[in-house]
Amino acid sequence: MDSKYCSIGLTNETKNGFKRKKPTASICVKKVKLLSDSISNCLQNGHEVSKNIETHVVKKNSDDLQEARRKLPVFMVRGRLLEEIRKNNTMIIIGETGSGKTTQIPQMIHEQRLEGTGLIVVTQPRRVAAITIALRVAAEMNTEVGNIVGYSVRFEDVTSPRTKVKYLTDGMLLREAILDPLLSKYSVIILDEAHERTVSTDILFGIVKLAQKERNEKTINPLKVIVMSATMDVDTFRNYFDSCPVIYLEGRTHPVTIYHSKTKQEDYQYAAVCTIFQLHTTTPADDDFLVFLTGQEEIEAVMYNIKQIAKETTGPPIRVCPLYAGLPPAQQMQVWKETPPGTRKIVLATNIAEASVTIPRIKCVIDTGVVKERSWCSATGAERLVVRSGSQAAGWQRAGRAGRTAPGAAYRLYTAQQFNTRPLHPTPEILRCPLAPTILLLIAAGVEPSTFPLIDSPPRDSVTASLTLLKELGAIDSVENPKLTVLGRKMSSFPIDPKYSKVLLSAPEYGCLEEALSLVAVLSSENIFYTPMHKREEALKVKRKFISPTGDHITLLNVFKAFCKATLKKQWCKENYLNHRNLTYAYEVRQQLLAICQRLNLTLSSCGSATDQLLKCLLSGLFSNCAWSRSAGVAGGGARYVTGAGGAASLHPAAALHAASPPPPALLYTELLHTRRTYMITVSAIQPHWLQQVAPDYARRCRAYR
DNA sequence: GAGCACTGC
Repeated sequence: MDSKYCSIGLTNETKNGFKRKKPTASICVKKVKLLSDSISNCLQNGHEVSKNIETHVVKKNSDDLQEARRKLPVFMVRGRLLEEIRKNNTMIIIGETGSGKTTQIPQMIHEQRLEGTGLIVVTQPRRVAAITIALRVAAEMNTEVGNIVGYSVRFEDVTSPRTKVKYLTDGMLLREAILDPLLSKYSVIILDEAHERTVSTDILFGIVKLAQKERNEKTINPLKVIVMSATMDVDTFRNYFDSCPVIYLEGRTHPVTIYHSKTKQEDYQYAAVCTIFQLHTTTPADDDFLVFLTGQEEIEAVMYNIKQIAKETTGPPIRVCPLYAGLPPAQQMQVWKETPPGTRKIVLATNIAEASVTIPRIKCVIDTGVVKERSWCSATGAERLVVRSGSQAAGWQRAGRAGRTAPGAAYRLYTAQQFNTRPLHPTPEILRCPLAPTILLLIAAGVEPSTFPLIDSPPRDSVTASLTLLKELGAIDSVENPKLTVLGRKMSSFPIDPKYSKVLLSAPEYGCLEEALSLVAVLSSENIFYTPMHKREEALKVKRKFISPTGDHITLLNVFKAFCKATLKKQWCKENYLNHRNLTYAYEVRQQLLAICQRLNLTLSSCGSATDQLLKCLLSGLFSNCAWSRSAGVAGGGARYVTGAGGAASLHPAAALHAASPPPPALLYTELLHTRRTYMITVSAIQPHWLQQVAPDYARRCRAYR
């Protein structure tokens, strides 16, 4: 280990925090019961459950909790750790799973009152984590959540004037930074799970760095910054934070033995099925398997294969559980149900099982080594979904899922040599996503985008494309030296894509704010339709009653309106093949957006059945998402279109207008997705001359393509 | 006539 790093904790070979040493050696991953059983359940089941167990947790006898605390590795090095925190204003703490860093370090700081008159905040990339960790810490401190310990996530702020330790999502702290870029309420900011490199944490790194500097210069209360992470690219982080000290904490996990494929696998799905059955016949029936695959379709295919082969194979009975984010909650729950003794559980999961949820009792991980990744092309505005090789970090993370409860094994369906040539870390999200929302946020927080310190800077073209869009939306006054306009300031107060906040701010002009709020809420949420493979025909038949001849946007509005009117919503959703969770979420988003509109004194109005008004209003934000027909006379799905950026695109077969004949001359789409072809998703027909009326500047720029 | 990995405000 490099001598410039100090180390705290027990000594052994995993001290330096990297588990990438020997490809076939066992790695040290282990589980400390950070959370009581009820809380772990709620981690898995999501937020709804966490509310229900709150009382139970707070009342739990705190003796057990104190006992568990004292056993955590971080507790044993408490004195030295506090000394380092006292001495340094910025530091990096590398703590492996089970070190107790997230729950204990904020408490230790508070016990010593190192935060002074300010607050200690801890960011998390996921809301469920922010909530459950706050509950846990409140229980350990023998207080109710919302008192000394609180949390703040979207739609829910459980804090009070007495709160000194606050857990929140990184996105939430970022929104706070717009109103107060110096984050002056806080004296200690802990950025946890930094290795995940979400756009929000990457931006927060820069925000806290600038805040720290400015607070120093103005001699207002100093800011301590602690960056916490599991294994990560320490040198990159350390360079970024001006060579600050790095401290390593021991983790406590069970060893996981890694096996690599001896030869390259041509077909990882096939290899996965083979490996499953090889292990099935050679391992005890009570050992559960976790298989990492890329998506729903693949999971369904492998599940089918397993069931077919299982019929002709001897061996213990098998229960196969699919797990991906789009699966209805009730089916997701199957994963946590215990199987009868002598039955093997095989979980087929996407990346959701890599960090977001934890499945207990997994003994064997089968890692196909591939991930499905979304990326964005600034030139065409299209997003791409590609299956590609994962990083080494992802490989270790996946393997670690086998060592949560007991020693385990991980089978990699790629060679050790293939593993070693993979990138150490995944591409940070900020290099893969549209930048307009982030750039608007930065400008609103008073930051100069061109000099803002980022660990990884996106390509210049990408930044320029986003600045150009913001200029055309009217959010900033120039691309070269961007300053927020009055409209831009208003746009930045909405927690949504600036294209959509422009739609809401234009809505009073078109007399359709009621409808715009509903539509934007739905567009800002996940898919509201639930189409199970085996009942597709029926689902499509039921959908027909909502379909509008103008296209998908008004169809979505019709569904949302009907949902609001329905009395037994859950039942109604089931009957209509709709996703209750996502519709409820959209409903909550609408409430939040409405409150912001009221604060901005926007006139609430309805366009009734004059849906043209709503579509024109939508065009005021989505003008760059137009496409024009290039195939007069060709019927329906065969129609070819060309987008504003000049690329060819087709209507997605799931679009309401897919079969329209003749094909509409002009379209407005929500998303451009490149898979086998470039498809427009969520599409409505518009009048070609609307663009000239609604967004004349853009229309001029784009005329060449028409 | 195809299919959407995962978070978050």
